[in-house]
Amino acid sequence: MHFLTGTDEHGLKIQRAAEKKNVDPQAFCDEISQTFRDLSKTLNLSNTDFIRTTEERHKKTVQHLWSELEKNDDIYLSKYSGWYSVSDEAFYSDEEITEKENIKMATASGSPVEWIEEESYFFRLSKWQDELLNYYEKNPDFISPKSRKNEVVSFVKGGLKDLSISRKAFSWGIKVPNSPDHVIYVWLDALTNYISALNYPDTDNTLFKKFWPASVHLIGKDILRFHSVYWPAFLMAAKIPLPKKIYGHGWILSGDEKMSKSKGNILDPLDIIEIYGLDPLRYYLIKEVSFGNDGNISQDRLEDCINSDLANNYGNLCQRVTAFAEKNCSSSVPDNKEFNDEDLVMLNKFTDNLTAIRTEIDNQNINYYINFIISALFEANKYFNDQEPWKKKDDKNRLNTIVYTSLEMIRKISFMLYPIIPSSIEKALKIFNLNVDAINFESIAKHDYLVSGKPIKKIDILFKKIEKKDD
RNA sequence: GGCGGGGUAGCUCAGUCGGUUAGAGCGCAGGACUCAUAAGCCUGAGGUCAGUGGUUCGAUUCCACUUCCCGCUACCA
Repeated sequence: MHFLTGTDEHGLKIQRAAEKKNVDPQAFCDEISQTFRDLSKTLNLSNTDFIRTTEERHKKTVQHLWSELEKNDDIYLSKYSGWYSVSDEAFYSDEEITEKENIKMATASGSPVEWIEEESYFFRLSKWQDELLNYYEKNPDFISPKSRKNEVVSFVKGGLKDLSISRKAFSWGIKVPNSPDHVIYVWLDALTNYISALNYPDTDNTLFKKFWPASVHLIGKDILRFHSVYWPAFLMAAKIPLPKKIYGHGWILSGDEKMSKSKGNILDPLDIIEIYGLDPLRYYLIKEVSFGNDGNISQDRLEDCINSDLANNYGNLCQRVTAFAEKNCSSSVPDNKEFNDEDLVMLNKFTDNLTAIRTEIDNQNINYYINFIISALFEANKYFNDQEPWKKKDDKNRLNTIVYTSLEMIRKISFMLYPIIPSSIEKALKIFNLNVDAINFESIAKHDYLVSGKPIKKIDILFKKIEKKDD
């Protein structure tokens, strides 16, 4: 797996912001980019690389890509005039402009625009219209989720104009090869990060060979068009294979009300993490947000999630089984010799669904994944309840099997939860004296992963319950 | 204005290629138990599946219209 993220550091917006603070743009970007790299640590992301568009490796790739497009006659020099919004990084036509109190602004975004008239290179986007439509049709999952595909298709069907891909009005960006007074357009620059991180144009290197075409570009829905229209067109023009899928995810909203600390509907992830911890937040987002749609976050629902799912269902299951094993199985993994049908129903749930789980996760159906885990948790708790091992003290074999089965359930569930709540699972695995390196997906199909006789450790409470305020 | 998505239990959402009593989680009420973070388990209350009309033996599911929300897009100007 190669999980790439990074920062786009291009453009007039940044140049001006840096000037305003009276710092060098590069220094300014260093600082901003660092906050994102810090954030990726704070959120415990597992990205394998972090690319910045100001890095040399990136610049070289972008300039090479430009040359390829030029070589294939997809770039021509012309002149552009129009209203430009710095903050939107977009041009607008006369019709898209409103004037208010002598200030001209884009009707759609309300951001101020300025008249720009300059020489510009253009990309022959119009030329790729049919091929794009054709590609969408042949690859129905290319634009996901499906609900967003139509709007892209209808946009392309509406007709594509050639795209201005260079600017002369500012200097903070990657220079056009052999035309250093031009700076390369932001989206041609930024999107290229996907292949610059894989060392394109060196297509024979291991990274590129192994990870291109990428299996998915996971992006916010607001930049879907750039990823599903412009980027594929650039790639087609440069004769580079297209990524397999563009997935536009939704946004996290804070209920109907605006964020306000006094109202208690805080939205800043850092605040939430400080109050509740990182893993509960990660869990909440995965569970409560219907992936692909916008989702709401509320403190109340987050607290419910922590208490019900994490503390009561998962945390308490770990506690009750390990505490029982400590008292009745001399703190070690008991023998598992005699599974009966009830035990096997539990354990086979994972075996039987391994393929389905993989398929769904490959389709970004995260909600299926989490729902599977939750139902397994319910069943595991019910199983332990119904089997009443505390009444089986005169039937040691049966008691042992119940405990073994329950431990295996905890183990399987924990393995599956690892991508969602990694640091909590790291703690949970101490029950079995395992570390996260032991986690492998295939083993959730096994029934005898835990070795009889190995020690079982009772662990600290994984998730403390939140005392809810009455209202 | 056009295109697309959506309006299902108090809340967040599944689902129905048309078919007997519409599902889950949370929340709420009651019960039995006690290994456990007063957790877990069982039972229950709660829905005219946005509205109207149509097709059909039968529609929440198909069609039309209406209404509300969201996204994209266009225009009036």
